[in-house]
Amino acid sequence: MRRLDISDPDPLEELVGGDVLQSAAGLLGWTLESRVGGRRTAVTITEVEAYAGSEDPASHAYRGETARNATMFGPPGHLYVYRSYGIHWCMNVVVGESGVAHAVLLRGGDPTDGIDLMIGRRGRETNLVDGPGKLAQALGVVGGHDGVDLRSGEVRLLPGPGIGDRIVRRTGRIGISRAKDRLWRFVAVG
DNA sequence: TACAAGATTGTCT
DNA sequence: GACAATCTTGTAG
Repeated sequence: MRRLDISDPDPLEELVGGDVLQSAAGLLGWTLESRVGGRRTAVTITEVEAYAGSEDPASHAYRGETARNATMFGPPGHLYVYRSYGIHWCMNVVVGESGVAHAVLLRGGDPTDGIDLMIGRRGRETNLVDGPGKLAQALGVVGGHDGVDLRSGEVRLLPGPGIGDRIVRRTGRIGISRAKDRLWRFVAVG
């Protein structure tokens, strides 16, 4: 007799299915892989921030759904890409249940693959992925990647090497003016 | 219709 | 440490 195989659940499903703070902390140490243009680049995620939709004055989704943030209101496990300051692209992982618009901003990582390609895209050899706009640029992520499925799309999340013996530091979020008191930024340091 | 602010970054002083 | 680049969104008139 056959049964549905649930003994090996999708680890991404588990990661993005629950609380936004747990998802944010849990994303540290995962591998973010891009195959834009048929060439592979990858980083290990080391810095993220949580944004909690309608409960969070600092979230793009605080005032409800718009054309820009529609992806956040969709199912978890997808990529929300937005334009920052009219210049840069930034990436979020949609988490939680559909409709709640919870998301985790990917702010930085450690380059692991395709470093030469990242250098080419960034036009410099240092500070390749130490900021949300830089991370998107290094991986070749643009507005057209808004909404891609992180299990099967050009950009994917894979269980990574983890953060080793580094410590997770919790701080206030960067660059916002509202809800600064929430310690929703998670960084792997050490 | 106009305008200010924004989940940023690179350059210049 | 200060500031320009650049455009979408929200709010005011």
